[in-house]
Amino acid sequence: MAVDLHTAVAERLASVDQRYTRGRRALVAVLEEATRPLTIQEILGRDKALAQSSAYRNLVLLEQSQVVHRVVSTDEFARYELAEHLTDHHHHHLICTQCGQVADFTVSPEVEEALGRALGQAAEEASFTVEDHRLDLVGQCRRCA
Amino acid sequence: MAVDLHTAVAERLASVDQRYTRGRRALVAVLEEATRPLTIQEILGRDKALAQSSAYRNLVLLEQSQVVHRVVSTDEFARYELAEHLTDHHHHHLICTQCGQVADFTVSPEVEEALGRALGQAAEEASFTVEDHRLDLVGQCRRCA
DNA sequence: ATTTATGCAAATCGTTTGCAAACCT
DNA sequence: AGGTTTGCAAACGATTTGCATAAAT
Repeated sequence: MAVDLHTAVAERLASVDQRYTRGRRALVAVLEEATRPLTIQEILGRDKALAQSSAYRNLVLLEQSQVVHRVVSTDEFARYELAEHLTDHHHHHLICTQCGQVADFTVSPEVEEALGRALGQAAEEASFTVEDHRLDLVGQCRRCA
Repeated sequence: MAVDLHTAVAERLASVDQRYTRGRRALVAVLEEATRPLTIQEILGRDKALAQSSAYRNLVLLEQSQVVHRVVSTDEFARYELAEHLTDHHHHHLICTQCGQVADFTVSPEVEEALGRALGQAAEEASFTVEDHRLDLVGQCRRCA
């Protein structure tokens, strides 16, 4: 959590000449409450004032502005969460192949560091510019197992 | 490569009471030639005898039979590759956010091992049954950077 | 011979888009 | 006022499905 999430988001949007409108604020508020990445339908269900088309449009814009992060699961639904630099919570995902639900988990700083070194080297060898890494576990959640 | 890929696939399909038909053989042959995960359109383009609907149906079946593996990128296209137990080639993916293309890379056995331990522990804490892990780098490929 | 797979065309469904009205500055 | 955003409804497009025919065992 930044000192104030909405202030941080407003600043980021302003820096790319985008307004922080009511609808965008509402999306950020819903994601702030969530403890895991949410599908569009879940987001719409949590704030009935949100129009579907505007939600889609604004999530694209918020993703481009690096305010939110789109998480790809194994099902057909896109999921969104707040970008890590806004939550100070580096984490990974447990992705259930049965229900598609995504939960968060973390690994120790030592493993993260070793991983970062290994990935940096691999990327360099492939002339690949890394923006992010995905370390996800795919399997079955407690309820589906 | 197993001694013979097609024999291994046929055995696996037989074990789940599925036939190894011409169309399924053709899909496996296309993926055998590929050096990276292919989209359905790429697969269809490489063997003009493949019908789209049958390719979709058979890829679902081959995925359920663990013959192929579906790779999720950041774009809207599903990608497929042969399952690792058929190729003996454990690897990860470089996913380009610009063009969606997916390339393969590997990390050292030491890192893999450390990773495996850390992931196993995290999964246990969350009562999550791991089937697979995804360690992907997301960014820009050489051509798009 | 009977069950299963194929391929065409139509349907499905998450997502995107056109456009007129509402909003912001 | 001038440019943006919104929300409805229609369009889009990757994937799925119904059904009659062909293939496999």
